[in-house]
Amino acid sequence: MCFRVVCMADYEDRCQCRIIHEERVDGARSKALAPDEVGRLANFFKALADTTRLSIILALQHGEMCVCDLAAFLAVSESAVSHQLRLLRQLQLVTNRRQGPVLYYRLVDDHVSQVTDLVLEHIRE
Amino acid sequence: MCFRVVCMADYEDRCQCRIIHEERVDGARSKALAPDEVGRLANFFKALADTTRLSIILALQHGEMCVCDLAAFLAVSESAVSHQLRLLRQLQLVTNRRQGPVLYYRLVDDHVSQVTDLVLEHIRE
DNA sequence: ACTATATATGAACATATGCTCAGATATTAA
DNA sequence: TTAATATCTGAGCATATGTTCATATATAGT
Repeated sequence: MCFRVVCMADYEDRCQCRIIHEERVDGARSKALAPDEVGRLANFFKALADTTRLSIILALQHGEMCVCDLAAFLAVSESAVSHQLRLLRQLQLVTNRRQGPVLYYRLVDDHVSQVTDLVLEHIRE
Repeated sequence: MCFRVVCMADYEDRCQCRIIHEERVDGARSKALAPDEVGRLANFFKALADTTRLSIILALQHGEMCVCDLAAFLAVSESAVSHQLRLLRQLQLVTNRRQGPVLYYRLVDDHVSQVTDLVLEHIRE
């Protein structure tokens, strides 16, 4: 039932890995997303994988908030919030508007909320 | 415009944090999910936040696969795959069926796929 | 200009995470 | 029962990650 095959040279010539169902592996490869896309997908999930950042996202779903309000809400330092907001900004998930010295952060669009809602349904069932 | 308030005693009496918009902070608190739910949400996202685990999930969307096929597909060791599969099992995202010595892994349901599809749309737009 | 407020940022540090390696377990065949 | 296959698991290790602390920047008021 099982047999050994050497990996295709164009894959990884250092690995002599076992493959039981070559056709499944080939099928998975042919249907696989581009590595670049997998990376961007993972980065999106990384943004939500930390309770501080996730709580920021969830809080902003109810309206914009400034850094120190978020810090108070989350009970963490403003510096920590600021660092995480930068990450979320770089990922284009949040943006801000300045009013005097205060920066009000908000979600860029409702895509993230759609995702959190969907997962929340899954969690709760 | 700005004023200082001391945090509510029941929140964190050690922190004398600044709050600009007390009503927004209170609003966020009243609408906030239970910490337990936030944690479970974050754990779900953590599962997809690593390219190895994400690739496993994406591969299994096209049908069940065994450990060594996944390892060949991902070009990582079988041990690494096995460790990650355990995590995904604990999170109830994947399950397996044994056929002789071979364990075939599959997704428990299509919730994860709905999520990855949704995020993929977001990524691609 | 000087001060205070609001936020940002870099470095350091402690913890979390993912992989490797060695060895354990489970199943099958001889 | 012995050997081989397929997978699992714990410990160790290197890297990634999140927070803190000190400091820098930006804006507003005096």
